[in-house]
Amino acid sequence: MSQSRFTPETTRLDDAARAGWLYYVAGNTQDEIAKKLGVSRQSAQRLVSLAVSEKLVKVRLDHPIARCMDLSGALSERFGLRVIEVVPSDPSVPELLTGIAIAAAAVLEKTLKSPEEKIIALGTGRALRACVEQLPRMDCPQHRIVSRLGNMMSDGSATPYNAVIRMAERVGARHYPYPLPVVARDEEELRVMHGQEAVRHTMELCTRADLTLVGVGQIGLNAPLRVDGFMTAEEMEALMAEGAAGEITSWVYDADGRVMDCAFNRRVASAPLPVPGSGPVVGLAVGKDKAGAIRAALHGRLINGLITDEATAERLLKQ
Amino acid sequence: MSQSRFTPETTRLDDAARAGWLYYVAGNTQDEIAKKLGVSRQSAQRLVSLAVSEKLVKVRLDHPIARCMDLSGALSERFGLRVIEVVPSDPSVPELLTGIAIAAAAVLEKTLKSPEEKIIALGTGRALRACVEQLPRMDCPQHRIVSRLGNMMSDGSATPYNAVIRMAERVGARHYPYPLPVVARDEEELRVMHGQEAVRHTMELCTRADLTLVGVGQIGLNAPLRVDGFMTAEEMEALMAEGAAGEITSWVYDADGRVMDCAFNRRVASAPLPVPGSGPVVGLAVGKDKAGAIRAALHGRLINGLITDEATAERLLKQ
DNA sequence: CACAATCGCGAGCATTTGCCCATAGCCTGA
DNA sequence: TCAGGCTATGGGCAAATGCTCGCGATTGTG
Repeated sequence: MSQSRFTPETTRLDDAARAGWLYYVAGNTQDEIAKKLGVSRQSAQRLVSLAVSEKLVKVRLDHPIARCMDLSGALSERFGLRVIEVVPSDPSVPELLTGIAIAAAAVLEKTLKSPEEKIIALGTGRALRACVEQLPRMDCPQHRIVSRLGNMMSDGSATPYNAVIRMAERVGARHYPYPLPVVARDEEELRVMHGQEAVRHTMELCTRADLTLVGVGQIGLNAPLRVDGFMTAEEMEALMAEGAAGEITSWVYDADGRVMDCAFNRRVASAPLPVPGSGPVVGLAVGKDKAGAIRAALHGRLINGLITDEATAERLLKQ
Repeated sequence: MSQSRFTPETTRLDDAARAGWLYYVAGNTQDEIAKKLGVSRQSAQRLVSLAVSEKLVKVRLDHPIARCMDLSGALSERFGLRVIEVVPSDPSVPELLTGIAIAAAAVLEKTLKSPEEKIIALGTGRALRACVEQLPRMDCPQHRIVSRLGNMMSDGSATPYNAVIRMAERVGARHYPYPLPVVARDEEELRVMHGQEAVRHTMELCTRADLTLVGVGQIGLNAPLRVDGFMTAEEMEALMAEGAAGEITSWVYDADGRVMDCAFNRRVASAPLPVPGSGPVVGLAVGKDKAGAIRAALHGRLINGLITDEATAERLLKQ
């Protein structure tokens, strides 16, 4: 049964998949798996945990937990949402992304299963990245996946949260990265960038997206924009003073969900936020700090769909 | 949306789902779950295992295991299949249905996700039943699910392997059970049965199915037909002597996959086997005993798709 | 109202699992 | 060819898990 294949990597993941299968699907103990694959118990354990850490095993929970359904209903009614998912929270790890990542992957999967061509536009960020990791491998050459913003720092280095490339390679779709930094150095540079044919085309695709999935960033000293180095602490403080409430694909908006007219936004290179009326625009966010940003975005109808967790949903509804 | 609250069953499953989520998705230990849900460690353990046994947690393995892919390719080429899935085997539990059930559920799900109306025709049997249990809850009122055969014994009692009703309630589709026994008492009774308007309509739906999923039964003393009491040991032996090789929705066929002209078949009430050219007809079967039956069915093109496991696939290819 | 059957609960214990560590094989580069 | 480092392996152990048993509560029944 245990065959030695040639490329060590493939064989190893193959064995990991097999071990994971025997463990999770067939319900063997690791001892039994070890015997069946002809390795030691410890190796079997390593294979199983490799299968988990490589995300070969995907766990999905199939029960409408009443509390989550109630919260979904309330949010949907209050903000008129086209897509809404509320997943359980783990009170001790309030920022856990796995849950919303799985839910978001399910939303993506639904669109990907369509036989007709669909355009899917993505933002960036940890949540988006986690979501893409939850997608199964598929073969969907009919779709196009397009990034709404660049993933470069202004010095040309890449941020690690690039979702588009990873997603495209997982599902086998054509993809359109956004070949620009996140923010331009100044308005002049931005004009030049936006003049490029490729950029225009990518932006145009974004406006036609059948599904848009974006992270929602808060404003503050722990904000992604600040932590990932797109903004200095001083700029951030200035924005806070001007009443900034949140940020989507780097576009900073106020508590009413209006994109602000500020120095920073004038340098943002991302595609303009989509107008309501086209495909669903789904925000992906959990966390205490993000409630204000999410509420503002919903309020201003910058997003018309939301994937979040119980704790955040409760916070959104409270006032 | 939230159905009858405060029924202990709902609450209990709800808690089980939550516990399962905290365990499998959030990665808590059962001790932590116990604290968070305010129950004892043992209760938490029970909730988690309830979530598993009630099939609330679905595990999916997302890696193309090389050996399975090789076998799929070989089978597909040899028999010209429209659908083929080979899942790993557990050598010590060769008849384990979970694996093919998951794979078959994925095939069904793909069809169910279509926004256009689809007709799905099902057989019966343990494998079909296990498959349906693996389906997630969905809301697909656009589809129709139709049974290709009755699930009644001739005395009117029901067999427990009814897949259609269960599936329809899980996915919220219209369904058409087959309101007849599996076999009629005699040809005259059969004529009367088939004269009924409802039966005609159901059979007509079967011929238009976009996807047909059936179990493949072997012939022999352990055959489903025999074990489930549709045939006496003597009838079975007579069929074996006449060269019967297998059975699909109770239609008995020979080693070349030709439906036999025999006394038993003249009493079978099931919808006639679909002709090639319409939607895929997928057989679902594992087990040493079934290899002959599967090979004959593939050979005679009674089915043009197959979901099986490694061990069975190997046996099918070994001349 | 009393009794019996059933169910859920927690204690205790055997099994299983995860992880650290020492070791042995293997590759790299001089 | 050999030293040095790196990775995979299996032993051992502590933590986590699953299971059985006896108890008490709850429900159904005569």
